[in-house]
Amino acid sequence: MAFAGIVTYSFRMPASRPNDDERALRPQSDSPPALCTACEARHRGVCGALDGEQLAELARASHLQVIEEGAELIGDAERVESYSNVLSGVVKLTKTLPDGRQQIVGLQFAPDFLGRPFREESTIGASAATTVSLCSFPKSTVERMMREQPQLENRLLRQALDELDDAREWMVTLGRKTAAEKIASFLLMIARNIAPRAAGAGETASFDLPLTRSDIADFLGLTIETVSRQLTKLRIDGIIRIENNRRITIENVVRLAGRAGD
Amino acid sequence: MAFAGIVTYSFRMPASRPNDDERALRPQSDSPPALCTACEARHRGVCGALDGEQLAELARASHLQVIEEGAELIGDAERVESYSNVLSGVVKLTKTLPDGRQQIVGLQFAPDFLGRPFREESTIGASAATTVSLCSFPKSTVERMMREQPQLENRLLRQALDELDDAREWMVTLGRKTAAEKIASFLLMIARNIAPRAAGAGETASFDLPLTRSDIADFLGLTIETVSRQLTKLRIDGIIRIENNRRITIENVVRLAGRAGD
DNA sequence: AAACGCCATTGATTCAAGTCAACGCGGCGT
DNA sequence: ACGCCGCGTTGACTTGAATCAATGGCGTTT
Repeated sequence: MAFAGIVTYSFRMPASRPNDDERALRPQSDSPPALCTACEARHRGVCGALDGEQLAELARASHLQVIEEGAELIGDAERVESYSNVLSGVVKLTKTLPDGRQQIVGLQFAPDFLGRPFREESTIGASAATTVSLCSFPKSTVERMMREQPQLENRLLRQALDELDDAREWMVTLGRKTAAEKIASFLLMIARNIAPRAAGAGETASFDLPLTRSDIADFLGLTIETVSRQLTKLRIDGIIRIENNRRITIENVVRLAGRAGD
Repeated sequence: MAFAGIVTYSFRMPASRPNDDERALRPQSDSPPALCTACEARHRGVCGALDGEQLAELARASHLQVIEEGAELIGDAERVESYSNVLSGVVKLTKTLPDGRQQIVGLQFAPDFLGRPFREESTIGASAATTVSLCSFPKSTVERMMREQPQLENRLLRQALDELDDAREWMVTLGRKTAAEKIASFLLMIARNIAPRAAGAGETASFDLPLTRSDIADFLGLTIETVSRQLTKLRIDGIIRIENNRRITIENVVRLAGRAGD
């Protein structure tokens, strides 16, 4: 695996002095480790399926990683030895044709679970769209817990079904929407994931795009030129404001939704 | 639900005389019901997760349905009261935009499981691409068994992950392949599902397309004219033979694969 | 501060696939 | 036998997005 740009903090690593994190992960009776209590994955993610003792055990085997923008997490057709929870940032899942054409087939936000159970090597690549922090576990530990705790498998099933719904939603976008509709749909999807409050109710929403123009093109099956042109069109029509390349403000969520084709 | 064109054989239905099927489903000790023993779903499908007693119980609650080509199984945003195994035929999963544009987001072959656990109403439509036979169960029975038998949830997870892999594979096709590559990929996928032997090893493979030109277009994000033209091109190039509208012979599987873009 | 690289935008032109239209073929009802 | 209808094919033309090419910020290096 290309570990370029990946900083790893192992909680099992012998530290010069026991730091706060280290202590936070030690199991006390069967209450959850302090670090996990504050973790999104503990509540909305797969760790919610575990009891205090299991959580402590998993936490002991886990380590945090901070991955910088652009770094590859999993190569295509690579043997994968660990699973992770996304704690922050955005991970892009990609597929590449032999001649280099690329398609982003999914985006993962906190607290999504990253990994493909029941398959030795992955059929997709994963890389950090933004700086990403992960809580990673050895494959074997997670797989043993899946057998011991059916609730965990239930969570994974729920996430897999949600991802399947998402993937099928994007199949419609890829297959049947125009470039303009694709861009509108994309902005709405990002807004809903990054700034859910604003995107749901409010008229305006402001956020940083987690993807470059090139990534957006690879996600929507377009070229960067078309992405750029459609964004300027939305800007000229007063639907979005482009603060700078990355920062976008949706001036009118309802009008944007009207251009998404559904 | 639109039951037009759906013939239902209930195994709980009081028959004028106990027929073979009826007797086959009665539980004897804990050996599997005779009907299930011969069923593909018993071996490769989700029923493989159940023991003899559970299988007998599920079989008692099940009923067979034969659905004719074109009939709708599940409407979009419809409340779904049952799950099914596909025993034969092909089910198409569709999504439709408000203005009528349609995208087929998946195809299900025997012995796939049909249904979306953990969600009250479906977000996709399902209809019979060919004549389809289903083994259907009440939602509640399956959901209880999922709780009692984690193996069942494991099977569903595996199928969901496989479907997710398929969906992502098609996202690449929809987003990044040319019309010619889309058609080649489609023919290969169908061949692998319908005539796996021939498609894998042999040089030629022969099968009936389970979809109309219009369905193929909706699956690949193309128009029927483009589908027709690309098929003609493959025929002129001697890669396929079009026996009649439905029946296709792949003259050279390797050459076809060479045109699929991957 | 000049030079470079990277990312994004904008304009001019091309082309793959869509649209519109005509026609062919086979099954079905009258 | 006839006309009709649904499905598929083929041809002529149009168009939306890709391609090719030039230019503009902006941060980093020298």
